[in-house]
Amino acid sequence: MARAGKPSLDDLKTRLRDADLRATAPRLAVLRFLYEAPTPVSHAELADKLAPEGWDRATVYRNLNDLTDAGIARKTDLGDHVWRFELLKDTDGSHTDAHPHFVCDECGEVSCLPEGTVEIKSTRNGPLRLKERVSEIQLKGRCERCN
Amino acid sequence: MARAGKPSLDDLKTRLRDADLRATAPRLAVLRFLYEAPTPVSHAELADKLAPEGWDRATVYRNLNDLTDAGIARKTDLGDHVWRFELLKDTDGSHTDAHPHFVCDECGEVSCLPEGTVEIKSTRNGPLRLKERVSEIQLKGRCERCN
DNA sequence: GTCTGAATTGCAAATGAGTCGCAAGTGCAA
DNA sequence: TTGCACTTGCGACTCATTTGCAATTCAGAC
Ligand SMILES: [Mn+2]
Ligand SMILES: [Mn+2]
Ligand SMILES: [Zn+2]
Ligand SMILES: [Zn+2]
Repeated sequence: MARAGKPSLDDLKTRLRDADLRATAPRLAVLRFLYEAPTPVSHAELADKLAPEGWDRATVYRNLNDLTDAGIARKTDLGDHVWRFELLKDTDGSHTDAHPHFVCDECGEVSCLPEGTVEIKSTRNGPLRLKERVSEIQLKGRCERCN
Repeated sequence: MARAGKPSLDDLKTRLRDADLRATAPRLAVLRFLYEAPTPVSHAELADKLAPEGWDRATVYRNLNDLTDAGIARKTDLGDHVWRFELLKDTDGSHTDAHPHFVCDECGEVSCLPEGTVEIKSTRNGPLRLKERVSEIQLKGRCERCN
């Protein structure tokens, strides 16, 4: 959530290569965009923002999926049928981790909540307690503005 | 979650008419199906189950949306990019209410959790506290079976 | 019970997000 | 530098959902 200072081009290249991905221009553009996004970004958003720079829609999409497969980003549907991508924690722990998300039913705004905002009552529930099996928490409702 | 005994045909008709919807055959079939489903149902599931009875996909779909617009059902995407529908609480309070859902990343199984399983720490957060603004809670992870 | 206008249906065509195939271009390790 | 696997661009394609429209069916008024 807290985002470290903007990464240098070399930081970006390194992160890609560490994941066995080539550091191509469109790939770097996508990755940079994710680094700078404060909340998960949809494919459409990405494609629109990057279109002026000339990158193809399919390429952007493939890259988003590549980053996801490589464990650099995470692909989620926050409940509104739109895929959104966000960076995963960096090797050095400097990026996004497992925090809950909130999506506004009305305006679609997505926000990241601090970890710990939501507590799962650990009812015994099989070998592993529920809490231990949950990897993602999503809330929906009206945001402050739309309320 | 707890489902009252199966509703009579008249119960169904009444519920539709109370919502200013005509009680047509395909509509009743859809509504009945929702009453009997233990967890949210996807359109595909619905359409497949009702196809043998001869109802058109588009009709099933429109009905699902009509029920949703009328406040009888709720349409959610549990995080897997599939729309699912479930009945909303009946006028007499006998049906589904606001409980959290859990979806398995692995097998896609959806389960309804008891209310109260998830607690939202009510940090002050605008005029209304977060807790008051949340209308839906979704968890994702591995179900017991897939764990 | 009939009648009538509005809601609903069925079926086919349209939409749109997301994917894929493939020939041309590029990163990178040797 | 070179070679080749990895990527890109672009068009074609898929598949879920939506829409247009004429035909049909409700529901409420005679
Ligand atoms: Mn986030
Ligand atoms: Mn439920
Ligand atoms: Zn909002
Ligand atoms: Zn499972």
